[in-house]
Amino acid sequence: MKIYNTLTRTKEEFKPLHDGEVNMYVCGPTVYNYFHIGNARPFVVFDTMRKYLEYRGEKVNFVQNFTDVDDKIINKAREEGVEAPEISERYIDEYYKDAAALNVKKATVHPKVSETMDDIIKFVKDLEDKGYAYEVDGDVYYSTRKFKDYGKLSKQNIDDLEAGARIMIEEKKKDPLDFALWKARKEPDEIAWDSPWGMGRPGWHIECSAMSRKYLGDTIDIHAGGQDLTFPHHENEIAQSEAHNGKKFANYWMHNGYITIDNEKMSKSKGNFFTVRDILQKYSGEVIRFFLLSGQYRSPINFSEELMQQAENSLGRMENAKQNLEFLIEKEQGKMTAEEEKELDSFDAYRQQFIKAMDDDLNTADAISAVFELVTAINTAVKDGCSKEFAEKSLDTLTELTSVLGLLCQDEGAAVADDVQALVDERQQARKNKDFARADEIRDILKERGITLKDTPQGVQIIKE
RNA sequence: GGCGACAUAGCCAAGUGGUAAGGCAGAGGUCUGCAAAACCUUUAUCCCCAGUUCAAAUCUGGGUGUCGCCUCCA
Repeated sequence: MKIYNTLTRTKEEFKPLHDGEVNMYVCGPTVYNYFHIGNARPFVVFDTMRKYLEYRGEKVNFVQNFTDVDDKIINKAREEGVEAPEISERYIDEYYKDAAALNVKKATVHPKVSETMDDIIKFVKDLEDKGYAYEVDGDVYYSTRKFKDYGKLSKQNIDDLEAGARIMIEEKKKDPLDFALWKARKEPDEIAWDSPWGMGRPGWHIECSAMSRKYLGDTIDIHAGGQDLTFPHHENEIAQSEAHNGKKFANYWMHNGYITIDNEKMSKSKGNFFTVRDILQKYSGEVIRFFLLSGQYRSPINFSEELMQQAENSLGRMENAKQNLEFLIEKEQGKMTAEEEKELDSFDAYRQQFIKAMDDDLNTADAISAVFELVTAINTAVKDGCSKEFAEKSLDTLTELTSVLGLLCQDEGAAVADDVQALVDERQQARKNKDFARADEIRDILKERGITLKDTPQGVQIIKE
């Protein structure tokens, strides 16, 4: 598989450090609110990366942190008059709910800053001892200029950065580009931990360096996140970790593009964001997921009502195919004919097309088109009925691919209610008697309850929304 | 000022040298009591200019436009 590596700005053949095992770290959310569709993109994209690697037989150690110590959390807690941990715990719970709706699997480990404090403090202390950090009044800063490779990820050099820097004068820092590793407590009510520099809390960048190292070691295979984290967050992580560990931090850096609104970046600071929680009022998590995977992950994608509608309709085509197969499995009998076996073999071409697309830097847009071609092939093959076995095998092939994308995973399941079945039976009788007015009336009644009836050669197909 | 991304049909979106995938929407048709779903048919010369080449959406140069990072942000 090839991965576009931000470090080299090229697609590179992906080779994990250890055969058959991939260590992957993805920057997680700061938990002070529901996450928005822009936050959702890396969750979904890198979850898909993980699923694909697992599909290829890799064991994936997937770490995604929760930043549960942060100014925004402290501010929100003050607003609500509660303790900071109450806020972070609440939104961690909410994260899991929305992530589940999006079919995002839980990480191997979801470390929290508050639970990694000893490691973080040790990390900062080590950097200070090595001469990469200095303390001023209980704050600890990283000496950016001490790290000779600073800028290698974002391809910036320190002097250019400084020349264009719109920085606030922070007199404590020796250099404007130095950044905080540890922040002294400012207000007595602020959440804080004891440290060699007094009561305080960690800076943002150090968390990821410490948590990544704790769970995945000095050098990891893939470090991922949104494009806006490239600088300064990831650049600073490299500076911290490589100075500290004396080894390369991550071999591959993956960055997803933004979600835009009217072609402008969606962000919490601009206020032009939509939370996943809100979007779920109108669209299913799978529709949102489909939308997020409908373009290559590095390209920006625009979010709009129209595009969500398109995503819903598109995914509907896949869902119909699945439902039709399930219906055929229920109604049809028997083993595959020789022709069907041949047909089934031909589906492998779509599987290969899918793999080829995913191998090319996770080209989910292209992979989805392979799935659609498979859908058309299946629909055509079963158009006039088929054996039960063929329907089963076809469904297996379809879900093999869609489950890698995290689509068509949610089963509505639930049995048909008795009263619904009674109406369906009544309608069938009405149709026999050519009482089409009553038949259509019943179909409308059920439609209002979210139940669609399709009359097929195999009988009535009952579909719930 | 430094660094970077993008520009393909009404909409979304693949495609890095050999003559434009896929989806949505639209139109026509088949099937159906009518629907639904499905199937078939149908809709583009790829922002502009110049160049390289037998051959370019794909490479080079120059424009134009849009967006992003350099400040918390996925």
